[in-house]
Amino acid sequence: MVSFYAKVYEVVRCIPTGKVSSYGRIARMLWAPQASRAVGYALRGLRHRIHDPDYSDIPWHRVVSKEGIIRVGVQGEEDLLQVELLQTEGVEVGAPKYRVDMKKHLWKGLSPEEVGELIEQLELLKEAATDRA
DNA sequence: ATGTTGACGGTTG
DNA sequence: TCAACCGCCAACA
Repeated sequence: MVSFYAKVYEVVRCIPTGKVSSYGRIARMLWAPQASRAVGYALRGLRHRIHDPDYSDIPWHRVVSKEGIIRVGVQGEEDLLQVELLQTEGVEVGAPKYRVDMKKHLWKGLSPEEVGELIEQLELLKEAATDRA
């Protein structure tokens, strides 16, 4: 089985520049409507892997809360990296609550069929990898 | 097997 | 709008 995190990463890769999605929407696309929290957990480590070719192409910063609020200040100290990355892409972020206008930037998302194809490709890749081993 | 850990989300006051 | 509370879930030890 392909891990839940791997599926999350594939969907996030599909978010176009200038658009954002939410943890809950990603979870629903993956037929796990209650797993929004797990989606966030899957994404949290990516910011430290910008030099890892396997993960550096995942636009983790394009995922925010349902209301468009960006989480800054992990571990006490304020971290505005996500805000800066979004602004670079032309997404305006309101202060002081660091909020994105979801009316304007929300990504439509993938259809169930598209998600199905995505997962299928992942399964094939994994199969090929295990065969090689 | 079991408990812990949260980039969440819905509800309530 | 805001915050406190609570239920969920996948990964990891």
